[in-house]
Amino acid sequence: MQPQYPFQEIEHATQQGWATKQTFRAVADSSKPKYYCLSMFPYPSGKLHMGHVRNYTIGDVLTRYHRMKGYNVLQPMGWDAFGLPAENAAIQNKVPPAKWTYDNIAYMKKQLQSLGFAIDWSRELATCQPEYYKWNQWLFLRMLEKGIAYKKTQVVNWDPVDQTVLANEQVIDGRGWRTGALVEKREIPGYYFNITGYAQQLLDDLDKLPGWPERVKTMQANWIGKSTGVRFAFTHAIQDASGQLIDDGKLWVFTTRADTIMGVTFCAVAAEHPLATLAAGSNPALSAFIDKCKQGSVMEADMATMEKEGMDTGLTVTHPLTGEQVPVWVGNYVLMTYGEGAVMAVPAHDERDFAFAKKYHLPIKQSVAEKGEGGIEKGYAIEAWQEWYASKSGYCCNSGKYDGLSYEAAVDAIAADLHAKGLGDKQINWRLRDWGVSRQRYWGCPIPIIHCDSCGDVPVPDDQLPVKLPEDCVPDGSGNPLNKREDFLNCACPKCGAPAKRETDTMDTFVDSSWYYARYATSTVASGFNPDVMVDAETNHWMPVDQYIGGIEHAILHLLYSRFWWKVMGDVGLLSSATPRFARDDVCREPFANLLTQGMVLNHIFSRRTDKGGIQYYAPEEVTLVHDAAGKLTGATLNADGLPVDFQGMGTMSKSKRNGVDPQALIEQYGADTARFFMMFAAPPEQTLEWSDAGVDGAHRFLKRLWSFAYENSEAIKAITSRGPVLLEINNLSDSAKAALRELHENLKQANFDLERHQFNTVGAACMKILNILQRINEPVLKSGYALSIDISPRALIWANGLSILLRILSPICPHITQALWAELGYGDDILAADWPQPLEAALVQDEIELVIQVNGKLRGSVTVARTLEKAAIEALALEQSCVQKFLEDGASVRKIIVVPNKLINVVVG
RNA sequence: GCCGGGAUGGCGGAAUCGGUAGACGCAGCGGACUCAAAAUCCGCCGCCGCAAGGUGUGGGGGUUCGAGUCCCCCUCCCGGCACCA
Repeated sequence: MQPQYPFQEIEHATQQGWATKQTFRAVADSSKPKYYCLSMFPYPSGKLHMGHVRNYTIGDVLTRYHRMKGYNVLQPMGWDAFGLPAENAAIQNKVPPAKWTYDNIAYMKKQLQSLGFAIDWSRELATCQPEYYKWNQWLFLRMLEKGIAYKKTQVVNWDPVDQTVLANEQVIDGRGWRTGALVEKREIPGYYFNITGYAQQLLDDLDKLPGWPERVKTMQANWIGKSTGVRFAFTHAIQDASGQLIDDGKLWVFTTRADTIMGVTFCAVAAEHPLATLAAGSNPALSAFIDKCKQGSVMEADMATMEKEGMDTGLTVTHPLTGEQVPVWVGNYVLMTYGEGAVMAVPAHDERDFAFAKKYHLPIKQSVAEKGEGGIEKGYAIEAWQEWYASKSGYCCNSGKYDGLSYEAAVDAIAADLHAKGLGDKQINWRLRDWGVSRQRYWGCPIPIIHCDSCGDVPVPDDQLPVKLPEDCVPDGSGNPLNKREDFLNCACPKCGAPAKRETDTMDTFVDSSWYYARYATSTVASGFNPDVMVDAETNHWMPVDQYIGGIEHAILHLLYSRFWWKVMGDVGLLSSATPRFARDDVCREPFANLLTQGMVLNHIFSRRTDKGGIQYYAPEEVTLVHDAAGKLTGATLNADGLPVDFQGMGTMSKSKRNGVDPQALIEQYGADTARFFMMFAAPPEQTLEWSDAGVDGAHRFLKRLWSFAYENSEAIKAITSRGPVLLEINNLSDSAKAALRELHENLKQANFDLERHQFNTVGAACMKILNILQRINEPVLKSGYALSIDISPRALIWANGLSILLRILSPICPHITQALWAELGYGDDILAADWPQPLEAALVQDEIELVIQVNGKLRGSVTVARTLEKAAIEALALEQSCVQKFLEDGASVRKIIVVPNKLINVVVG
């Protein structure tokens, strides 16, 4: 054994040992409870960053902990390999996305392996492999057959200069990131998944997930957003150029506030609405306004924060209940693709409509009143918006026959009247929209459709799957290179055999990540996963995932899409045919039983605007920070030119913002165990973490201290471990030794509690405390007059016991050093095979307890009493204390004494 | 803007059910060892104060014998907002 902590040597040797013995190969074993632990797979961006280290260490700690507790564990890993950054890299470096991606995977895999994760690498997958995405295509076709997938128009960001569709990320202040051109909203056809058809299930099943954080379930429920409202029509006789009634003379709208219908003073329609198009034909100003509305991004955050603008069409429609003529406006905040593309406006009771009406001097008509203090009706003034104007707790006013009705009663009555006229009905509305999956990009899974002039859109037959993506294209920013690939494009129509063209859109990468967890669990053959089916009986053994771990940023989209996809897999019969368990009604059809949402690892973001209006990001190590007088960070200068850069605040580590911190230097300088310990010790897993390497030294120092302690006492400890189990005779221990042993086991108890609640930072603290205790133990540890019958150091008995606990509870976090010491000190060959330690109840018993004394809730002293002392005696004892008597001198009397058992006494005087 | 979360010493954080605020570390300061440095070890360390004591968990209010913890209002920060993944 070496005196210095040889981390490189032991980490290499330990990892070698695991690889040779295939220690982490997951083999289904029904004799044990199974534990499928899954961390969200990474996008292969190039290098790992600290967020990955955090995520995967959390997963590894849980995997190893459960393995030692006797579970049959599976921890796989793979690559979310399709996506935009590969295309961006291609534009920049002229490297094909496939090569870039596979190179990154190779490098990042090495990094992951050097961290010593207990991963079954035989189940590795990458979503860009045809063997994987074949099943995306296969299920897409099943969804098409069942009507779950369908085609309609979508709105995209269009760069008029590059003639290409932009991702939201590529739109900066309404302009294209490369060209600086004003982005336009453009309508193009695309495929959708009918996730709204599953909205009720997705909402209901949240209740079947007790192992999910409440906040994630709340976010999902709000996102799904079930509301009951009324869909109704304003009537009109407006005709298009050919004399046809537009939309059969009905302007449909949806509202959750039908009770305010008598307060409608105008309607607003989207720029693309037929009524807007018609009015623009004879109104150049309106036509120009509509063109302006079509500029800007399609992001909801932009829509919500932009200035609300509108213009009168000059058209009017008829209010279905009052018969009044209501003007129709075009509003830049109304989107054609959401709802009906038109809304009723009630400025008196909707904040957005109120602001709009004030701006354009439209009438504001109060139709709901509310009573305030003393039952007096609150006054309505149009000067300024008041919070209560939008309240649903009032009653109708200025609404004719509906006056006095509550929200619910008014909605019911109004819906009934609209129904009677054939102009409307109650309708359940979801905030959730159908999932648009078409992407006009190259580096993704091809959508398996063939376009034939005579047969239309024809699905690719199953036996022609997968539709393989050519891997040698190099995107240049001017659209999808597949459109220029004749060998990909040209094919025969599967129906009529005539020459036809392949669909060149690829799937949203959220499709890839919606089922990878199931593929990992599928049985493997020598060449990889079962090539004949999407999932099979082995999936039945491992699913659902027992613990899913990933960033909180995935709380809504990825998790919702995965839940949806898993339900669809069930509904197309995949799970019930392959896996009888899922055919049962009592099985919760949810893919992730327990969810741990890891907090983001943040770092500084620095950027500069480019001359074309784009953004260039700079890594934190490329800049020098500038602080104001108070020490607050205000900006930075670029080291290369000394000129200022913008400080954009703290944000998630990402390749695109260039603020990721590569763990490589840390691993090389301190070792994997230090990196892992440091990340776990820094904060509890769910908490956001601002990156700082302050404290790495402390983590490393602890491991060095552990190693030296073991080295210095190895002979004494081996003398004990070589004898097999030796009983600790607690009654023979000296008081100080007994106290040390008690502290030891209290820390073990706390560590077990903390592991169960996933608070790994305090598990690390417990390990440090245990080492501190062991180092503090001094002779004598036996009561005077007692001796051990065997020839060993009595002190070493406690060391051996304490160290065996410390090594085991530390091993999930630091698996290398603990394995090395476990074997070296003679505890056993493999720490993973050791039993998980449990505290010794006898060691925890405490005869005397310190009680805190408070006077009026303030700490004034303490007394030490026998654990069994009666409450009355405790009260009497407390009153005797000088720290209490002091407060009774001026004739004040004791009003109350509160005794909290084993904790404190509060004497209330006055 | 909307939805969700967060704020505790110079820093990361602890405090499990409303009961001793600051565990365990980092940084800092003092000391030992050393020719010296590193490493290591020992001690101190919220703020004000010589002390007694006072004060203190983003800010303001409330409930309670007692509030970091519960309630109301506000500020700032982070995540998401459907084509970043």
